[in-house]
Amino acid sequence: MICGPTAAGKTYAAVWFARLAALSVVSADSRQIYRGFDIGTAKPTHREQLAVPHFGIDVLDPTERASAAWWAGHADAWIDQIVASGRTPVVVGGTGLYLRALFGTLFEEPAMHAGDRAAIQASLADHSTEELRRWVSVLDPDRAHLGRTQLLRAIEIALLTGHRVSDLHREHARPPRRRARYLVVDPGPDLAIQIASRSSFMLTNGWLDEVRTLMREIPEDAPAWNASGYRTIREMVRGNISAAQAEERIVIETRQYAKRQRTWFRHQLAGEDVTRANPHQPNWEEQAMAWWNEGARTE
RNA sequence: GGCGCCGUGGCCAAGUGGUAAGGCGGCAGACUGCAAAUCUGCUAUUCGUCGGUUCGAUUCCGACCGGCGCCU
Repeated sequence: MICGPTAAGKTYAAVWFARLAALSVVSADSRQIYRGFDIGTAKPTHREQLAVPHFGIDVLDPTERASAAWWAGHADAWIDQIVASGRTPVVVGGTGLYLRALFGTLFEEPAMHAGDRAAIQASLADHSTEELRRWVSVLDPDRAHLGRTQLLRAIEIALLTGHRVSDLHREHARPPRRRARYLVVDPGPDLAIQIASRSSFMLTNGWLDEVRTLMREIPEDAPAWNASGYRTIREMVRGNISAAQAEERIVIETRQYAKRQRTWFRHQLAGEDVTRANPHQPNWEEQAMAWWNEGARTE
């Protein structure tokens, strides 16, 4: 498992390891799953995908909604497939929740009628987050401090199953599907510089054209649009903001996202088998090799 | 040179004679089926500088410095 914040060079790291063994990459990235959203999501290039087989990229239509459990189910199958082909699976990515769904304890969701779910979500859509929070503080107080997404989930579960999500988490936790050793790749303070240059590169290498095309083909409210930068580019294409404003905005969005990833990997991975390495440090190769060799002994 | 307007934290910006709203950014955190999402906390002992009036000034007065505009 290789993870780290955006623009940290995870793909680079994966390709680096590929020279050590025949491996295949499973992308744990909630945005690279969408077809057509290529440049802004920094999908591995064709060259990279030829060098190392990739799974989990371009597997969903932009209008389809993914979920951590959905992804974990597929990832589980991809890993079986990779192992059967005699290669070593390396999960690479930045979507913390997906990693948890695969390597951690996602709970066993009770059966819920899809129509009922949709009806509840629709009826909840107009209520303010504050209001939802008040409801959850009664229905499931342990979850009331979380964000809107989590509040909606808590209400949905409570209404449809009569249980608190927090209880289900405890009582219906299912064992992890897989075990992993983590290599957290993080260039430290240099990350901000990398984010700036990566944003600039994307903007001058077809991102705008990609968005123009997507705007013609993909509904405005499709889940795939929910990727940092894309809405901003859309505003730029519409002429609401200047190119300079867009670029500044994108750099900030990306930095903020990378910061959230760092927080996640710092705290949510606590207790796991984690090695941290900086690809810019001179001892990067030693650290990487040590991580790799340790795996060879234990697996 | 004269007249007018303005000068509040990294940026934008409210404000009042009684002791500094808000937004952005930044930092820290949360996170179990929308996660590149969603949400929480913290972030100016101080209002261009120096004086004056006042019990008390960021708020009133004066000078100076800086910016903008107009006039000559």
